[in-house]
Amino acid sequence: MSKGTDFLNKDREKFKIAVDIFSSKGYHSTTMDEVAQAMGVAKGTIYYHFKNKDELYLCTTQLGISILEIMAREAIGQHTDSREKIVALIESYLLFMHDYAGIAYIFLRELFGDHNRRDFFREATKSYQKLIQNVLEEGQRAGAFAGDLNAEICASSIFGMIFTVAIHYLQVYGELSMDVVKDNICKLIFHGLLEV
Amino acid sequence: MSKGTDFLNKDREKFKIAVDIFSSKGYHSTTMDEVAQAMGVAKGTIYYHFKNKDELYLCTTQLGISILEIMAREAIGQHTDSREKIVALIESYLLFMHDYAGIAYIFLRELFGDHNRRDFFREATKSYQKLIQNVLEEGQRAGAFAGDLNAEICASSIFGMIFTVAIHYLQVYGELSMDVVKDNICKLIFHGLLEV
Amino acid sequence: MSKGTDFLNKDREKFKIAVDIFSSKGYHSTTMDEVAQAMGVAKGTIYYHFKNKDELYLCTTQLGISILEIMAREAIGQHTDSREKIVALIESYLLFMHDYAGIAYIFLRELFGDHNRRDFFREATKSYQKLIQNVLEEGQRAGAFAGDLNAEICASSIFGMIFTVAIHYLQVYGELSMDVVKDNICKLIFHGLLEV
Amino acid sequence: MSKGTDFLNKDREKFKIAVDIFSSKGYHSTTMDEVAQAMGVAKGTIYYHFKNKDELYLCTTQLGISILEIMAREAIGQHTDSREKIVALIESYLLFMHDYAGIAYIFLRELFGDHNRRDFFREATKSYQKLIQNVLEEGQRAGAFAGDLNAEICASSIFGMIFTVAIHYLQVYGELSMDVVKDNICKLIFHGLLEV
DNA sequence: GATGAATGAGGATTCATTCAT
DNA sequence: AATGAATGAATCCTCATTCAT
Repeated sequence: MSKGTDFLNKDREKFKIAVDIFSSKGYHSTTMDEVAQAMGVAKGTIYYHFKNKDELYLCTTQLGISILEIMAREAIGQHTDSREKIVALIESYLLFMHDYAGIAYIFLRELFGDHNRRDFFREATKSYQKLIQNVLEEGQRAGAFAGDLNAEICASSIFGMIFTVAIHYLQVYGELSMDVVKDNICKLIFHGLLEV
Repeated sequence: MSKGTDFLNKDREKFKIAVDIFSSKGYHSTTMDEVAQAMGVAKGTIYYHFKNKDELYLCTTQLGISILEIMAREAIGQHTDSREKIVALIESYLLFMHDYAGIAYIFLRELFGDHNRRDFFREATKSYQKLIQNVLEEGQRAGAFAGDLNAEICASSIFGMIFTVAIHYLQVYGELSMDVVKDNICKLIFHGLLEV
Repeated sequence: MSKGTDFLNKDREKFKIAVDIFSSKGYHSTTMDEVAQAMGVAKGTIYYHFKNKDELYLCTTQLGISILEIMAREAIGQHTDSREKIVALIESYLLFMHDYAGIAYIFLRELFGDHNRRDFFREATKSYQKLIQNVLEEGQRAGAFAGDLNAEICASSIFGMIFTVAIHYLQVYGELSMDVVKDNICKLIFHGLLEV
Repeated sequence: MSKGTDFLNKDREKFKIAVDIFSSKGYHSTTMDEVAQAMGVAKGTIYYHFKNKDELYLCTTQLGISILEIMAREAIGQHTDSREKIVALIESYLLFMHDYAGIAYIFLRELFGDHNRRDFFREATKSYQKLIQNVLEEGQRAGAFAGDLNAEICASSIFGMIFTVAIHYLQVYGELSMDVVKDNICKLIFHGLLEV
């Protein structure tokens, strides 16, 4: 944990401020002056804690992502059944989107972003998709999920599906009616589109 | 169609160059000097055709998006069966991702981007999701798809699913093995995860 | 008479357009594009008639100034009495300000302007001040005007006085009520401030 | 008082440099690079203190104008007799022209300048003309000055007269022989042209 | 630890001018 | 005679970063 992460961890208010600004204005359009002013400190103070703008951005995002990771692991940990684990994962992702929409925006933006920071965010994504993938493979071995599905592709599909729906809802309706969204995603994921 | 769109339409080579640079370096890290040099024209020439950097970016993206729209509509138009339409849509999206990965990157990046251009891209997204949604509702009325599914949520899910998987593949394997991806997505979408 | 002056002389509409734009926006803030568009010709056409922007500006102003010169000489020519000549001069200046306010603005602006074109306008001014000065000296020799006044200083004073008042009126009241202004200026010039 | 005015006030040397450059080259032909170099600071430093070139220009001029205002008020304050006040005003204006010719040039140039800054300078002018006007009206009430003169027109006349003569002298003779100029202007203003 | 004035490299934009048609 | 697309030098302005206090 770097000096900067420490700074943000101790003062969660400043963390939220950083997330807010970066998520609403984007990395480049956010100036260090703005961040400093919003945090109520001098610009020099930020440079005392962070090597440069990039480190501030990365530390901020990293802290946000670690929250998502913890939420997801806790959700899975409370269940033994593969299907229930998937439901819990979906719930935790939606909850995260609800509580930390700013981080989620930053995260997705960078995932599809330019070369500069893509690798960093790709690694983070991989570990979540791997989390889903593990549950899927576990379920396939247990005979719960169709064995002929490619777990990697499905994990990626589910990941993209959830984030996209959640953001669609946030953008269109302003807020996330989680139950409706969750129910529909579960139905689609478990049973597919086709009428039986 | 603005003066700038005209310029890019007549010279598709320049359009591709703009897409390439913007998608690989991002809006802010791309300089007008670079674009001009890559296009083989003077900087002033770009400013003769586009009001500013933003207009160049938007015109470029708009042209790319219109290509996706045409591909999707053509794909749907060749089928009458709802299920086949969905397959065709998936195929056309994957094909687009393959041929115009740059545009796809820009598109997704901005969809989750900051306030400045989000509205513009949100509008574009809505029209595609609507395209999927229409097919879904048609299928539901015809009894092909489960009637209790919320078509809007499912359309958004499918949209996110396809793009995410496609980009995941492009990033992990460098290229898109479309058949494998398509088969798996179709299975997931039509039958769900559960073993019957 | 240069090629450009010819062009403006033949088409007085274009002359007025040039004066309007230059006077309201100033030399630097006026672009050749604007001039061309306002004149209803292509930019190249202007460069066909004028060597460059400076020549266009100078030709335009020169034409305007020659009008003032003609007006002043005609005014003086109609009188033999020195005092009446002064009145006629004042009238003609005010009339010019009224009819060609744009040119007047340009003229004064450049008179106090930067080095670039000052010499050109200073020469023009000198010739008018000289016109006044001649009338003053003539009047002094005839015993009409106080002999101990420095004619050069007085000529300059009268020149500045008239222009300033006229512009003051144009700016404050939107238009020039010439009679009131003329009467007061005449009184002041002929009798001074002091109550007799 | 803005941040920028403060900066110029504390360092009068830099103020003079700004005045010098702007007055000799004009607003548009003066580059920020030149100003920065002449002041011996980096370009960024100027932008740290002034929002943009326009603010630098306006702050510079404003400071200059406030000097003129102070000089004029002090001059008037030392006298009770209306006629002596007028003489003192003329003296103070000529002194200002002598010491701050650069500001005077800028001032007059903008007074007759384009739309952009005219309002700003017009306001400043109004207050000086008002100063003169007040003295004139006071004198008229006291019976010292002719009661049938329009004080507003006369104030404007006197204002324009002084500036024009002063500049005429500066331009023609390179320097201002104040006594000669003052004497002549006083004679003209108080007694008029006519031989009694 | 904290500050904020100063820096200067970097990049967007403007616009007078040219020239092939 | 007239055109207008193309040019690129010139300039304004931004902002991450430094450092003396």
